[in-house]
Amino acid sequence: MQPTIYDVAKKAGVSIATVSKVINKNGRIGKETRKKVLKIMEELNYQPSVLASALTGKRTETIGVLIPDLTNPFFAEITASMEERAHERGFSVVICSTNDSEEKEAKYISLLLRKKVDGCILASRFKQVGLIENMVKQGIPVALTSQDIPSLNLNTVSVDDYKGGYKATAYLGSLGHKKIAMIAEKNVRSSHERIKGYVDAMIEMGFSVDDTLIREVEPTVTGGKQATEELLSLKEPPTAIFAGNEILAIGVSRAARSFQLDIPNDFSVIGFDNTLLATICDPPLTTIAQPIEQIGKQIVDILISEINGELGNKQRIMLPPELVIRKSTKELSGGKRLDEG
Amino acid sequence: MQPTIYDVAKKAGVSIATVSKVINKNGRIGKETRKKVLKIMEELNYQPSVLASALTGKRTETIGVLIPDLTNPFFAEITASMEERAHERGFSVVICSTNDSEEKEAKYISLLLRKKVDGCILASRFKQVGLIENMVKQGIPVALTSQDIPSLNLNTVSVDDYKGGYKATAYLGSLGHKKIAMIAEKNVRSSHERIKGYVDAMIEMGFSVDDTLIREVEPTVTGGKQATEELLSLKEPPTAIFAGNEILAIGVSRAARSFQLDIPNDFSVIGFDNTLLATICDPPLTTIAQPIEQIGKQIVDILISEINGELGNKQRIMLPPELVIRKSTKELSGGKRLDEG
DNA sequence: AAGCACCTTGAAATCGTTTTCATGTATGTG
DNA sequence: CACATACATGAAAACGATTTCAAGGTGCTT
Repeated sequence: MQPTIYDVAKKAGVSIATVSKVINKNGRIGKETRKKVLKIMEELNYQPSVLASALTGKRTETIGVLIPDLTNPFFAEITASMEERAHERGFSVVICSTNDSEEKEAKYISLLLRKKVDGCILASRFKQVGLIENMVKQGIPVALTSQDIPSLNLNTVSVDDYKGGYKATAYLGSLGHKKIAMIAEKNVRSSHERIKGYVDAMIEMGFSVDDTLIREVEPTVTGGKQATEELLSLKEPPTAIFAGNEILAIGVSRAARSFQLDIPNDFSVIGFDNTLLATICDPPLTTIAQPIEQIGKQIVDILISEINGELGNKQRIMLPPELVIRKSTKELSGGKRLDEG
Repeated sequence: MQPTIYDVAKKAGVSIATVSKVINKNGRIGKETRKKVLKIMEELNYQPSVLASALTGKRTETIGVLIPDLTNPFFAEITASMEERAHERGFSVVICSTNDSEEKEAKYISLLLRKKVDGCILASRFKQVGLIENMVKQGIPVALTSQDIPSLNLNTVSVDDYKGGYKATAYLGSLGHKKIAMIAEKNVRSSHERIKGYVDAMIEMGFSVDDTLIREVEPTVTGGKQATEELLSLKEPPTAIFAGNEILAIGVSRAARSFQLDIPNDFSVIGFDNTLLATICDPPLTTIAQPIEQIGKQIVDILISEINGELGNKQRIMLPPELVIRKSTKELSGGKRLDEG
């Protein structure tokens, strides 16, 4: 087995208290003693047990991260960013994929409490507000990302979804599109904000907001594809679609292709997130970029600040989304479609 | 703070030993007492501390997973599968992204030891064999996936890379391609196996194996693109490329497009892995599929068996790859290119 | 030489569990 | 009724650290 503090103490001929002080650089320890202890620790390749140390009231140096689904590139990328930052700051990350199941949310929260994580990051789509309140009551720091729960006073870092929705729609409008549809993810707060941005932009540009042009679906390629097929089958189909994320946008592309529509010449699509997918699909997606890496780093930093008790007030940070123009959007030309002037 | 076993014991009017026995269902406890203790635990919402429990010799119920890069869909998908299975079996997962840095490998291994994880899964590309030997010596179970280190006697689950390479190449051959190139990831064992499979298939089909047709590059889109551009600039360029993974394959597509070659009509590409990317890029990739989900589940199961001491001999499992035909490969037609008969 | 302050060190309590072993009580037997 | 036998329970040690506080040693002052 691994050596313990007792092994070090014995071999160095000192007490475990002394060794502990050397490890933690506190208390006053003579130069000679310190040197000797350090040497022995080196020799034995001694690694203090985080368990024992945490039991006495210190950190576990672990944070829990709850995300809906790691196979979604958006969450994979944000998780990667959080993981990197956490390790830079001396914390490890326990990943829990909830798959949007409320049962799992509850199970994982309880698991993380039993493991005494120092704090938790809840990424988008967390459903049970009561569970969060519970953690907060127990005094464990919680931070939210990509979702804001206004009723709770929590540290939050997210992108400005409203503005993103607005920007996407306004951009399509600026290209001459008037009949613009939106396909959004179902039952997600951030999605609602994006829709609001879409609606406001439409109104501001003087276009009619037609409920049949707003679809809320499961966030899958098929979901996006089916919704698009329905939209394209309308009497007056849209000339552009704003997809609430890139998985959906890919579904849109698929559907357009099956309708023999060329993107971007016959039809425009804009996505949201700017993950690997946007660059990889064909044509590369014009999209509203979230500063994914920055979100991940910042949420970790804030959580750790709170863990350290350095934070006075809760922070709610909203980062600006950015339009990234690629090849899936184009000016509306009178082309294949008939449009009212 | 959270209630401890002492709180439960006091409120139930019993000793902590009794409570402990109720929790762990061992020892003999009277029916009445058990019921009372359970009720109190419920009332206080008591959750035993994994820390304290682990300190006495029990599990931490945690396994460490080292992967190179979470933003790579292959690793994201395999991690998701491992995470899911681990949780099903009562273990949490600590993710460590090494980014192929030897320094990080060492740092994370030491970190995981300090945290007393019950076992470790090392995914592909782990470089420092010495570190692994060290863990094994310390008695902590280690399992490898997507890489086999023959010199070490370890539990391993991976795909048969040789066979995959062979299949990919043979399939291209069966389509009439003779000048087939391969672009592989640099410095990775599994990559070497795929190359061997490629070489053997070429020889078996009676084609010349030309070293200039085999490229080893960084596993990035750019890496794949540049290599392809070089290959396409040869006097006698290949008519098909076998890409060692899908990121590379996407690079190949990009390069082909920039050479005005239509895939699959003018040029065929086959990938390896069968991640989300293969279905999402354009055209959808013909690829050699790894049973990613199965690999993830199986490696976790094996590791847990070893943790439980249920495993007699180490297991080396090699799963068969499968050809998935999509739209990026096609029979060689005399078309745009000149080919020797 | 005694008194004092200042360092350095270690003994012991603590954290929240598990586990062993002894003790106490109820039951059954002759 | 005395005694063996189960069974239920709890006291205490152990796990590997941290932390407090008392004690011992050193050198300085007077």
